[in-house]
Amino acid sequence: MLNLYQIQSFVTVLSEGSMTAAAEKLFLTQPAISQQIRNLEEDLGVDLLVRGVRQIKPTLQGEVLFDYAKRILQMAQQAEVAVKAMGAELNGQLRVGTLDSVGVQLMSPIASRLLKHNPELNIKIEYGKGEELIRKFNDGEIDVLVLPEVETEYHSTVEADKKFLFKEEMWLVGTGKDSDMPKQISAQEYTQYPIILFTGEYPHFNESLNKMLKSAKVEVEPTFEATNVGTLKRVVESGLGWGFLPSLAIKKQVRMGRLNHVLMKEFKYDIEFYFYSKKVPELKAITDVLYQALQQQERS
Amino acid sequence: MLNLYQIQSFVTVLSEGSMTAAAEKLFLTQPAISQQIRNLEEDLGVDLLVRGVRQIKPTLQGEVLFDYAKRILQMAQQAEVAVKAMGAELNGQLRVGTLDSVGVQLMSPIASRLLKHNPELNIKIEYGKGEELIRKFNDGEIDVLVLPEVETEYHSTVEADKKFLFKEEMWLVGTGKDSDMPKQISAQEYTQYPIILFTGEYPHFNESLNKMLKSAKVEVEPTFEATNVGTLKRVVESGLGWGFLPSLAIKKQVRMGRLNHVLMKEFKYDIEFYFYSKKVPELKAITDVLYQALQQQERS
DNA sequence: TAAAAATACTCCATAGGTATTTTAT
DNA sequence: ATAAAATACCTATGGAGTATTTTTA
Repeated sequence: MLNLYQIQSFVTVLSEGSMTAAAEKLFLTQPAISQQIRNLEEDLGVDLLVRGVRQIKPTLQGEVLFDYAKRILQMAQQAEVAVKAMGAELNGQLRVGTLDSVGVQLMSPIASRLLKHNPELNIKIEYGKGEELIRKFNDGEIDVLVLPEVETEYHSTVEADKKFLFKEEMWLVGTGKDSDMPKQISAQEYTQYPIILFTGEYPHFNESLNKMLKSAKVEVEPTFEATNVGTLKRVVESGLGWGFLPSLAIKKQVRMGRLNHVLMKEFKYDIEFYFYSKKVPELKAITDVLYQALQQQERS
Repeated sequence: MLNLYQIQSFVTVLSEGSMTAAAEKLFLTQPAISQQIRNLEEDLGVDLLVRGVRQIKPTLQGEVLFDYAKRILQMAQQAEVAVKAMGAELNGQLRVGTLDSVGVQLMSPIASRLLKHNPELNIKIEYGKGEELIRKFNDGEIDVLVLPEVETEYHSTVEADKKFLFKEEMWLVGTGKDSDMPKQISAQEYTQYPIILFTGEYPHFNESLNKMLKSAKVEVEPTFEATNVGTLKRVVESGLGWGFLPSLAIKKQVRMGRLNHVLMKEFKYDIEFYFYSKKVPELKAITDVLYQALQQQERS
């Protein structure tokens, strides 16, 4: 019979674009992934992936499996969440605060799934700026926060249970059409293309970037800025310039070759998202389930 | 993450009605099943089954999981068959012969699934009596037979690769409405209810039953006979009498309490189904896939 | 009291880790 | 030359077996 862990790895390899990336995402090592794929191929008696050094793509059979696999995993996750949620006999109200970008892709589907099997439960999702959400959390208007680490990203503190959720990286990307674009640059070369700036969601990132540029004596003058990732993605793709964007939102475009991921040696910025929950016994059951659901969802 | 083997066990326990039965079906031991269910319950943090001695039933969460689980397993099996079949690059024609009862529930769904991803392939299923199919197989008109062991059941032989598929048992059953019906009888007591006879598909079974009865000096005079299991099931259910029927067809009714399974000490009859395939290299790939598909399908 | 499930234990297969080599651009 | 994948080897966990006890209709 199929093995869900192998399937998980297989799907992650394809959606991350490499075994190494998949390994990191699944908190495993690269050889572990390599083995699992190998075992899966042996079990099925077919080749699933065509290995290239800078690209990995599915065979015909791999594509068929990929389609099935995604659905199987999704169902398995849904089943798990549904059953766990029922066991916790969830009821009452839970108020969750998070950023717009995270909420749409992550929170909404989970919330609706939880509610499906728990008519007694009421989840209210509140979108907003980090600082505003933190204030509301501290004022007791919100029970759960899903945000970048509040200390580093917002210079604030919250009195809460804190659990790691996932990591977002800021990637410097330019249009995929320009084949002359370097694969790696130093800070000085940052100005060789017009600069696109993502403002709003991660204030500390821009602070940190500016500090680095200043110490490298690089002067920047952004050509275009916006708070919306979707807009920026399209602007960069069209070739107007380059800029730092959150990896989760652009991974697909990078893999498809529509965006170029450029490494800047001196600067690497990770944003760690955490799950902050009120230390209230009555909410433990539901917050535990929600945390698990989020953790899983993020992997698919 | 969910574990498919645990899920498999869980589903089998519920559809077989007991852990012991599930263990036998999955070729595992009872403690192994017990453990798996326990682990599954622990992983999910909820009770899934309510254990009784002569019955096992799902909790509310168990029911939800059962629904998901069946779909997950089905998909996993479909995926496996689809991918394996693609790898074998199946083409040409395969002629399969089997009994009506087996064909409808087992062969048809598999055949259609194989064809879905293999337009080059052509599977022809031929239904008929065992003897007739065996003759055609020996004459080269059929490539694969799915039948009870031809030696014991038909006193014939075939020149073929032979692989075990599954076991069918003949169970003596009466109506579930009669609470006075004994749980266990001796051959002599066989005549205490009118006798319903299943003729046609398993000639050797009736031979064997008659021989036993004769040696026990029991004279029987069937009240009703037919070649169709569905008809007989309804006749027995209505309370007209009792008779031996194939377990796969009546398991559900027995578990629901609509039929009573009565043990006859002196007589236990198993029918082992085998997969017979022509020893032709060109057909090896497709017959291997078909065998695997059948084996899996039977378990769900 | 008997059939089914749970428990205790032992053993082995396999999944995952580290260290290293191979491959392809 | 470099990044990614494959390989070799080791360890540890967990799944399955046997033997036995516990449970309940």
